[in-house]
Amino acid sequence: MEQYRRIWKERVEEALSAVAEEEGHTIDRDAVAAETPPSSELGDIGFPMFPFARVFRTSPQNIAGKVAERIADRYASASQAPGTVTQEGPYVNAKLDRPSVFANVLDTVLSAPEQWGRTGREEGRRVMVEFSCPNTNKPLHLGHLRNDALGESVSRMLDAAGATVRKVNLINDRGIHICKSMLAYLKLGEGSTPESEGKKSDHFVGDYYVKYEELVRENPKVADEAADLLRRWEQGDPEVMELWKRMNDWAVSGIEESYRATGVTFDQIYLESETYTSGRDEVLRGLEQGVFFRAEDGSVWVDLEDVGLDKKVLLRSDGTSLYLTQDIGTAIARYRDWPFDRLIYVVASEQRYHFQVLFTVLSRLGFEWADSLYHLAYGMVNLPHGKMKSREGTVVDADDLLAELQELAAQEIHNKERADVVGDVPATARSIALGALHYYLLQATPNKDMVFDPAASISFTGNTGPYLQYMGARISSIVRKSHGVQIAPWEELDLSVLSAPEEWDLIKLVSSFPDTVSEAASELNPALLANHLYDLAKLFSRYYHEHPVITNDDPALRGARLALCRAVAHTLRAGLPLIGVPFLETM
RNA sequence: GCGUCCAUAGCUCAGGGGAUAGAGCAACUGCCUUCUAAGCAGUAGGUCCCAGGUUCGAAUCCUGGUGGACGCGCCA
Repeated sequence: MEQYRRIWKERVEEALSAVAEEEGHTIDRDAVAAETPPSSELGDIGFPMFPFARVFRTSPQNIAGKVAERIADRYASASQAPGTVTQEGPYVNAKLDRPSVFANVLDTVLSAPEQWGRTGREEGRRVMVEFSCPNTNKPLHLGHLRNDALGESVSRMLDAAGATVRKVNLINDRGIHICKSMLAYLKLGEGSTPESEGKKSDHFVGDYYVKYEELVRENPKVADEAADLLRRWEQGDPEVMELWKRMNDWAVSGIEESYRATGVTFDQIYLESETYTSGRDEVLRGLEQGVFFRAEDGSVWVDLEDVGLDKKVLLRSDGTSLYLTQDIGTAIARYRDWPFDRLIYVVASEQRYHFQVLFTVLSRLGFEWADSLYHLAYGMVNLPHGKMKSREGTVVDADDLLAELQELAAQEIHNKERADVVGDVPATARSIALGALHYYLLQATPNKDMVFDPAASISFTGNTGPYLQYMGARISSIVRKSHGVQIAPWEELDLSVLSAPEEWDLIKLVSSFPDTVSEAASELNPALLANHLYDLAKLFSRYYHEHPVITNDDPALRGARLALCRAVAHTLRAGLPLIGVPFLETM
């Protein structure tokens, strides 16, 4: 659709300039804007004439009339983007030649469906995306799910837009939090294992973290013991290292199981235990260069007050690294490992300040690529009845939530008596659960806080993932059943039979799908794509209720409509996975 | 105290200079002998937080308020 807009904008600019010249005016071509009229009846591309009223000293209606008259039928049978132009009030509106658009778009989609939606807008760009970054003291929760959904979706969209994407994870496997779980295990574990308890391994570790919280409430001195464990870990105490390894393996393998279940993958996984001292040398180098300063107690600081930030500590007085120090080190290491044009950190918006500081410090250290760092901040996920608070036990566990959604989906399959048709009920229920979850998390603008309502997400009516999956399944069913019906071959199809308004609106939505993908990719906003696919599904749903496809009497109409159905199906098939929603043939 | 982000229908969210501000949920009314009713159509629901400003034109941009969230650790 984008190319049509470009071509017609050019034509309108030319006509407007010509009219202006005849009347002795000059216009600013940049003031010509291509917009979308509120309904297809008015036209397909609209050009408001308001900005030119002043130079012409007449009404926009008047100008629109003259411009429209000049263009009118001039391009009615142009070889490229044929169509006509009308005046609609103060607007000049282009109406595309429908059969040629149908032919064009359908041919593009159907001849290379696996390429549909893939563009070259980000061609040649190397983009690293960091996301997830779990702690190893407890399993993933709902907040991680938003993070993972965003990271995956943004990565897939960038890939579809032609970028070379590298997904990285940084597992926070060291520090006081894991020592707390370790301590509780030492006190209460009695050699038990996830296997002996029959628990998913990361939940097993997480349970000891909860037990630690109970222990420290009873006896605050337990905190000192945890700190002591951390000291022994840092000294490399073999006994502590052995336990640390064991518990980390449990935590990480459990988390990886969750990744597999949700379709999350990484190209590289960094471990904090291997990177936590990095950045120290960089800070010392910065100190020598006079970028930083040393306080009396030996700690190293950066003063960012001139750019509206604070003074921040970069090295403790004992010379050890902090979170910020480590992030400096890992950023540098990553650029060395895989030079990027852009590094996107998918991290909660609470850490905005941290990233401002990080980016500024890297820039002051002289890394010109510091400008390519971007913090994709996303808002908190709240629950209908308030916030998630670990102390109040209202944190929604990722695995539990997914299991609950899957159960609800399975029930629904049975209620609708679809089990026989669907075949593998658990697998289908799992796909529906994922679709529900990911669509709900991604249809909201990343930046904003959101309320996650599990019941609403899986609800099978309305603006939900399952609704989109249902439409995909319905079209697939129509396409499947078409095999037993006589259809005119593609070369002989008469596309002018596609005369319903819905058909025209459908093909326009289909044709702008690649534009939406690349826009959503460059804006790093999956919600744009989610909304587009919803509009498409919604419109198709209305359409096929009123317009029989394979049960139609007219073979010409059957063939043309089926081609349109296929194109819509391919669009959903290509688009849904980009927002983490599995495409289903049957449900 | 300072900083960042947010405010649109009863609720959850779209729309981010341009044509009558849109969906979904919830409420009410119709539609299954017909490609899956997990659906479709319809009714009702709005001072786009407030006040100024910029503009031919502001829900959208700017300034100032108000309300809310989150930051401002030798935590991560």
